[in-house]
Amino acid sequence: MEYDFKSTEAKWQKYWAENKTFHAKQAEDRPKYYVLDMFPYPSGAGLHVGHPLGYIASDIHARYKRLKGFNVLHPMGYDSFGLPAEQYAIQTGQHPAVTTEVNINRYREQLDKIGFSFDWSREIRTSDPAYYKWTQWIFLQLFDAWYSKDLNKAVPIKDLIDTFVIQGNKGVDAVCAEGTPQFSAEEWKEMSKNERQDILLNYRLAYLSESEVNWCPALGTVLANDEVKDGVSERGGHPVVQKKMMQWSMRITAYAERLLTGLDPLDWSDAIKELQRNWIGKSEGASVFFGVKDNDAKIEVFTTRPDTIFGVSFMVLAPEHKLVETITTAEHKAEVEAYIERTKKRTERERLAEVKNITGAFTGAYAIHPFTGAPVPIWIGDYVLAGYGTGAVMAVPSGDQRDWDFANHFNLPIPNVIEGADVSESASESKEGKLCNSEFLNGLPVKEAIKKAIDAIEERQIGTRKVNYKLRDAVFGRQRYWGEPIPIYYKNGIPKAVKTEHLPLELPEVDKFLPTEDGEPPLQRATTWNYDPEKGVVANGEGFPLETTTMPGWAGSSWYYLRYEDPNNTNAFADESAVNYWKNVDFYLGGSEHATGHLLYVRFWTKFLFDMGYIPFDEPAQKLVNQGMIQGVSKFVYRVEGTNQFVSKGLRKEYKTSAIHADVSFVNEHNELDIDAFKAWREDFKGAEFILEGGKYICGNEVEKMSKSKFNVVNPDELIEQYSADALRLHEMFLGPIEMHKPWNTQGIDGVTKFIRKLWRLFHSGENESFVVSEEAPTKAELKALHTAIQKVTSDMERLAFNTSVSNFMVAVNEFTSLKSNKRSILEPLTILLSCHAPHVAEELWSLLGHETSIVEAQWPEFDEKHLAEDEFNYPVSFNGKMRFTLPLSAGLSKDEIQDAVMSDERTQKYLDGKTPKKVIIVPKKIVNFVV
RNA sequence: GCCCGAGUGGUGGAAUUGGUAGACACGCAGGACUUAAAAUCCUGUGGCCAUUGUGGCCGUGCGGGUUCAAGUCCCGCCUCGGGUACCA
Repeated sequence: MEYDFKSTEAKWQKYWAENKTFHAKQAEDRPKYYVLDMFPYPSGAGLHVGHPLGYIASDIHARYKRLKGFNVLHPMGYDSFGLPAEQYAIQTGQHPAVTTEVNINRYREQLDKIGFSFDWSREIRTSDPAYYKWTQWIFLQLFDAWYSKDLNKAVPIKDLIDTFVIQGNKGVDAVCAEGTPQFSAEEWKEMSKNERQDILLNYRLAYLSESEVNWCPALGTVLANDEVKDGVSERGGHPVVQKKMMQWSMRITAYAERLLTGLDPLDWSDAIKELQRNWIGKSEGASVFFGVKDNDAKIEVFTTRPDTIFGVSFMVLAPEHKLVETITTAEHKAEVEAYIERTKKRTERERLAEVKNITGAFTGAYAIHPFTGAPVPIWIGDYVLAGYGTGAVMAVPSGDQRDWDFANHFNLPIPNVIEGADVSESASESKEGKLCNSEFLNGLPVKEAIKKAIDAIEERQIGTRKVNYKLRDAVFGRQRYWGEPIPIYYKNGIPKAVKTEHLPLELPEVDKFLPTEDGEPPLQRATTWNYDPEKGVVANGEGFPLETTTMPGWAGSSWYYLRYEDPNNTNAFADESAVNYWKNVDFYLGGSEHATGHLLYVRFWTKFLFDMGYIPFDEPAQKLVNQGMIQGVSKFVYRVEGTNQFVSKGLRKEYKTSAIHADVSFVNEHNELDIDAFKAWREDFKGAEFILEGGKYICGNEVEKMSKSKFNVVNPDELIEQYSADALRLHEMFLGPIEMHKPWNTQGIDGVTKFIRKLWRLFHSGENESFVVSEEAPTKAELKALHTAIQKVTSDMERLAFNTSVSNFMVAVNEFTSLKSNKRSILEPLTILLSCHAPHVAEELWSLLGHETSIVEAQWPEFDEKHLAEDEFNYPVSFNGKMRFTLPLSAGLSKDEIQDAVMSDERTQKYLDGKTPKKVIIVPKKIVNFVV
């Protein structure tokens, strides 16, 4: 009987669903193990073969852990708020909730066919009000919290208010906005309610402030830094400009140090940790104040090289720096203003594109060097960014290349401060060498000089030691419809929290999903978008206006792993017992593109919830694995320019051609084009003519990102239809190591398909291929093959080497086939070994073997070394490191015995050619090497 | 520029601690079975040279080095992929 995968796979998928095989329960008798995939955004295009790669790997791991006796939690859900659904809604008028529902159903259908062990009873959707109620609740916790540097944790805001009443903000060491004023208890008491709220906004972890944002006019929305690529929006590629706007932000910078140090113990790849470290961008140095000649203003700069302060020959302010206006002298005013105007017009994209183009303007003002008292000319230049550090630099052209370039361009002096450094052609950025021309720092090596310089700066009270982070607070508001409403209303312009009993604050209905005519967010269109603290949401005209921006995509995904632990709880984001039992994720798998976005935010929220005492751990995932991207192999046809003629690849050099993507489904494994299918594909190819080589049209190849627009998408459904889900699972794993990027190649899928058939035949060696299994005791050879497989596959599973485990299955099945092995004692453990990769066929075989319960209830087979014991070892014999022949010898021989045996072999004598070996290296059970 | 990763047959890849390079597959070639095809099975398959056979030389991006022994370790380059960027 041939293996009928279609009915078998459907049967077991139904069985798993009906028997709730994968429903996780809090069971204290087994250790818990939480396996999580980064949940998908359900796009309209459905899954392509790249998506399941990670899901298959994590599924194998989850199934393995289950067989090893763990109580496994392996959930799945959808990150269902997002821009594509909204864009589609804008174009078609369809409510995003409707298209999202359709897309989710399609995803679910596709996922179900692959046979995953997900606990679907825990499915979540970030756009479900029952879910985002808690996203909003966490937002309010952040709104009602501040960060105490003394306690190094987040604390409820009411503690801060209590302190203000007693002592004002003197002695309060908090992470707060720049320029927060000092006040006493008396002053606090005299403030109006509004003034107090304004002050508190400087401390809240979710706060409203005017900030420079990436405004995208085409999308009518603000984008986060990591959503802007090369000055255009990541999605859609629309231009982005800088604009000041009142925005909700998250004070993630409060957690910069903990986000950095917390990385060390995590079992994440070094690459990802390094990315996060660079993103956080800690630098240590000093903040120094420079006075301004004939002016009361002080210019604060941050420098990592305070030792080079005697090398300062000018200062540069960002054109946006607030002091520029006050210090510019009358005669330079026109020039400076013109320069500022010019900078404003340039988008970030242009500024990026013109790195080599050095520009700036002199303000006419001079700073006073804090040590020498010398006048230092103050310039403005757009290479200094307003948003980083203090927006001003003390320029040390001898020690910083950008300063050097600027000095060189404007003919400013370049004084050297490092002994022996040559600064005539470029700056000397090395931290080696000793200081010179630097008064009290002369003769000191750089590292010591830095210390001494900072001490001197602090002594003279012209600055302080300072740690600076590149990490910026995260903009949290979006001018969009399809996101979580921010649960805030405005009373006299002061933001106030919506009462938790009124959560979820549900998205209102709107007539259109576009911004309003005056550029207000789509929520402004709602007719019911006001709030009364007594009644909840009320019609416009009553109560107070609600916030109209919505949360960004990363809000819902910043805590979703916690919701899976108790997905239907209506009283809390998750019950205490659930978070205490399941804790954080043991194994998290997803793409490395989320390294600095999602993975930083989810760590931030986790630390915050930990600080507030809601969860007993402060990292979301102990182990993180990044799966590689599956690339598509695009196929090209070559059209002769100006004609409708297509020339085969080998002949294209003879013509002037342009390459055009052809759908991969028209091209076979020999790169031959199905001409009829191609002609029928598009109207303009109907009359196409073809110049063939050898009677065939050969296409070109290129590895590119798998994408609809490149016509190289391979759909998993079709492969499952043709080859089976088990074959797809095995094949995707067999392609290579999980973390590597690799081009998709359907050809090899025949190999794993044959393997499944071969496996099936091991169990069906009876007449007419009927099922037959022997109860006889296994032979030594069978046991050896079995235990070799157990040992190798177990190690593969532990190392997540799912590609080599597939090879090892093949080796085992090939071996048992040639041994004609059909013994239960062999086939049962083999079936268990395979069941994580190919669960459908394994379940079927398991039940044929007479088991009444699912194979997931089985135990992973134990490896026993005694079956591997070798009597002989086949020694490779090398001469000067070159392997010449092998010699089987008893495994128990001593070094001397081995040498004697090898020396007496006639081949040894041949290679020695009468010479006496200088040295003989013998490593028992490894190698014999003669040095001649 | 900087940071991370990778480079092995025609292809995907294997070699876990320095110890027989190319496991396992795909593809290809030849053969068996078949009226034929599919399916299945068998044989061969890194390159070059030699050959009845035994064999010889070269070979893991390139150039050096360490070592009895290097795909693996060290130094210097090249190429590709990913990330990131006027970050003071």
